[in-house]
Amino acid sequence: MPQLSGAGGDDLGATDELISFKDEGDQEEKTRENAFTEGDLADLKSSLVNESEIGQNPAADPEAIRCVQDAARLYQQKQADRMDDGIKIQDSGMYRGSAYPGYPFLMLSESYLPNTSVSSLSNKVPVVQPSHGVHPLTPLIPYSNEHFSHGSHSPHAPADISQKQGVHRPSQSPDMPGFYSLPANGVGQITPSMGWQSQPVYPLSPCGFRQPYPTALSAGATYSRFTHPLMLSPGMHTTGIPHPAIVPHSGKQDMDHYNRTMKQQPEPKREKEPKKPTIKKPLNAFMLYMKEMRAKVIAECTLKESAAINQILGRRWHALSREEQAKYYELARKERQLHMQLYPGWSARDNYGKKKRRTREKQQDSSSDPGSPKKCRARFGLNQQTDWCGPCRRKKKCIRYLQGEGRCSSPVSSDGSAIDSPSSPLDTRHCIPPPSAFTHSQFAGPHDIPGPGETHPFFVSIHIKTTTDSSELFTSYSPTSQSSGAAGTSLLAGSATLRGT
DNA sequence: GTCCCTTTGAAGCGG
DNA sequence: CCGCTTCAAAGGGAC
Repeated sequence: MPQLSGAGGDDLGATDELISFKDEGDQEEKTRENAFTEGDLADLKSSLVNESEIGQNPAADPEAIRCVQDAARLYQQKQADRMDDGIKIQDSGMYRGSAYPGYPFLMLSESYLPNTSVSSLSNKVPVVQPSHGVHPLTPLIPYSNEHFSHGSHSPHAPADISQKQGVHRPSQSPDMPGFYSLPANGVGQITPSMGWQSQPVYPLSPCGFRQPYPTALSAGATYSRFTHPLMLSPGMHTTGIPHPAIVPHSGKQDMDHYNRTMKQQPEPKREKEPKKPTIKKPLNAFMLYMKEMRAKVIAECTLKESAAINQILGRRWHALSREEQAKYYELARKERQLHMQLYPGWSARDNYGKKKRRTREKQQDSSSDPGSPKKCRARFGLNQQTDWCGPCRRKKKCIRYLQGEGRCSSPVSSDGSAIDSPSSPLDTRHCIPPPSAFTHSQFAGPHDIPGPGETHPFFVSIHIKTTTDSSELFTSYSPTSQSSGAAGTSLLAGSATLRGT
């Protein structure tokens, strides 16, 4: 895994890695992959997109089309999941050729492309949390360690507001340009650069993208998340800048964790007892990306459900170039670094239990849950130590298996040989039984189709039946090499005979 | 009002 | 070290 350049020596960013399957040289595969995924736009967009809101011909708007296609994929996936296997859905026109063969990889908007107005780090990445009225160049600006950085003072003691506002502190961390404003000691002042306030952060989209984010802080602005309850009004720090990592106590959250770093601090005298804050986890790269792009996707796709939006964003995330992702990884690394400096005693464990996740309960309920790789390997009689079960390679649950039988049918052993492997890459014995209308969208997720360079130590054939006739398309991934237990991936076949009507 | 969904990445924990 | 869990954001939807 390549490490980000410039991150050397920064152990905080040691875990920042670019996704392997973003390797170069994949455009051809991507294009081929997309060749059979785009024709469904016309039929599905109406069910997913309020065209009136798009307000223009989507064919002339790559952004809108990409969004529609994203949404179409989601729609198809959900539809297919709901369909009974025996039901055949007519998909006339579903696979007609597209005028956008590059989707999604070749249909990146200017936002994703280099050398554009929003491609540079200074222009794009910083707009990660403007919706909360924080620095549009970085969410880190609101971070302030003033409450714990003054000599012998308790590290979280509130500071004198009057002494902090508007004070320019030229000292900056060499690692954090401008807006990070950390002194060399690493625990210095975070001084917001005020120049950003007038910067238009979110350019209007071609489809009438509304401007959901304020471009300047206003006196009456409210900040739902970035608040510092120890001082000032909710949402405001001693500097008057909202704090990104601290949120007021919601009442339902367990605040015991917070005492570890904040309890001993004298409460500022206020008429009303301030709610204890929650120090949030620093956002990771993807979260930063989502924060920036969510509004854009919402505007383009006219979707509102975050779950669907997040799916789109997840795919777009994987469609980003290595360089584009690197920007967010780098920003996330800085965010973690600053967060650690500001809250040295904080641990992610502090927030455990706040979200009452019922995952464990769910797992207990489904005692036969085959979702874990261990269980899935056991199911197929694989060696727990050496064998992979492809779909379970996913970090979390074996969602492929959970979604239905047959999707864990092509495991391979650690030596790269498929267990009960097909005789040829196009052998469909192990093809996942196609549902009635098995579409590419079902396997278009980041965990389904590997990008170039991503190693998939399992064989999987994707059988896409496009029509009732013999128009079928096979795409096969097969391990081609074996190194350190991970098989290489190559697109062995990708062809389609598509009905033109 | 609370929780779920859905995504990726980071971190913590247990074996 | 590996696998698993939880949380981070977001907001509509379900209950």
